[in-house]
Amino acid sequence: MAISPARTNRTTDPMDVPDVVVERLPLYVRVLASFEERGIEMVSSEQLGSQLHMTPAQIRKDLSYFGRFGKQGRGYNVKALALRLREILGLDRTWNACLVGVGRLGRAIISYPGFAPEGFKIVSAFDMNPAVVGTTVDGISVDAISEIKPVVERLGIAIGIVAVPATAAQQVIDCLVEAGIGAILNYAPISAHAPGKVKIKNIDPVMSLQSMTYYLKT
Amino acid sequence: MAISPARTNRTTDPMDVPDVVVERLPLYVRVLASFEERGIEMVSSEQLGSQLHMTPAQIRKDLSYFGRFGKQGRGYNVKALALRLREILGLDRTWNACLVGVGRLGRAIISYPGFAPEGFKIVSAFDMNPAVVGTTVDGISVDAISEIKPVVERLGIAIGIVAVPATAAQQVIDCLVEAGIGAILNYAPISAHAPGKVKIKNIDPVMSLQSMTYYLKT
DNA sequence: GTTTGTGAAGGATTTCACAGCA
DNA sequence: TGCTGTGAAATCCTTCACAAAC
Repeated sequence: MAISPARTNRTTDPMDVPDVVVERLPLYVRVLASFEERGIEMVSSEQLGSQLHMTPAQIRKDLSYFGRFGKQGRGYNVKALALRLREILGLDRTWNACLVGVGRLGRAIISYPGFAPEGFKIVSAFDMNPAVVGTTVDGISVDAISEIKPVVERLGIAIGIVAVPATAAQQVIDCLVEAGIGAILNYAPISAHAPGKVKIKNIDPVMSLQSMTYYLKT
Repeated sequence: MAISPARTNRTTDPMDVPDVVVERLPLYVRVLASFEERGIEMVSSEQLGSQLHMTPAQIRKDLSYFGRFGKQGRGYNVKALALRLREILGLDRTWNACLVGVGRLGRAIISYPGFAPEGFKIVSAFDMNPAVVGTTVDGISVDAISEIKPVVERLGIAIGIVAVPATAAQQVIDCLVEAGIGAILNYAPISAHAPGKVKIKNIDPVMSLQSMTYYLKT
């Protein structure tokens, strides 16, 4: 009876957290950061929910997959919760990424200033076009596609960003998977699929528009 | 007994179609287009499903919200189904859009060649910076934010694309809603909310990366 | 034989509602 | 009192499985 009746700490379990929950965590991290900036120390699920347009119950349930971070009657400590969620998401470190496809879009992605402050560093770029290979874009040298595997291994790159034309995208994705990449951010207008354990997210503004027009028809 | 026992044609009903279903329709449109290009006339839910990595049942169920488009034993007519889905989504016309925020990202969006072929035309741009107002970017003249409402009304703009810094985004979104915009594509790194019937989609590459890192921790 | 369209079953996610703690 | 954490209920979404149609 000396053993605590508390359930095992979920934080250490590899427990199956629904994907939808994981996808909401960055939202919480972001809103917590904004509370932190305003110097607020404690926050309730009610306050988080009104900020995010979600029910407080959902926030509490989501957090409960990872541990018990709140105090009854008081809420959550902003700084502590933000720190903990960052740890859980693996945001307490820097991640190396590579870009494939150095066209117009690819160049915009390399120059995008939003990645670095969040710990995502594009350290390498690849392209098929021999006229581009060997050049440097924003300090990143462009290599041939055939170099993907050795470079990914040498630089410890875990994330691939795909910005090639639709016709080349699946090939490039297969190539990245083969190289041992763990996550892919795909900007090509195909709903790409990555085999095995590799995570993939598609960013497709045209598809976003195409579903919204459904609700637009006067 | 003269009345057909068939249920009312859902196509004409304002029936409540789940959002998840609407979001998948553009996927179907796209894959049907690729079958069409290859000259294939009929296609089964099985074939569509293997192409899209979805179960055939889900595709059939999704389509059944809008009507009965298939023939037993044969499948779907590629051309006819594509046409019908485009109609349902409102893609059988052109949509005018405006861009708010003509910084680096905004310029990339204006120059992005993927919108026009799908019927989305950026016809107007706005910015807060007086140094940018009055200039022309890729043939689009940049107006002051205060001009949003009159311009949106005059040009019949239904879609707003937001590419301003996070701090200004919610203000801009409110302004677009006030101007009578029906759908918003938000590139600012906030999880924005639009009041009332206005649809909004957030495009946030950093958040996409931040949830994928959860699965990356070795 | 093949494949659709769809009720019913099953699974996943969200919300409810309240015991328990500060 | 105020708010969390969480089983149970409710809702939403996907898959099954089969009659009907070709």
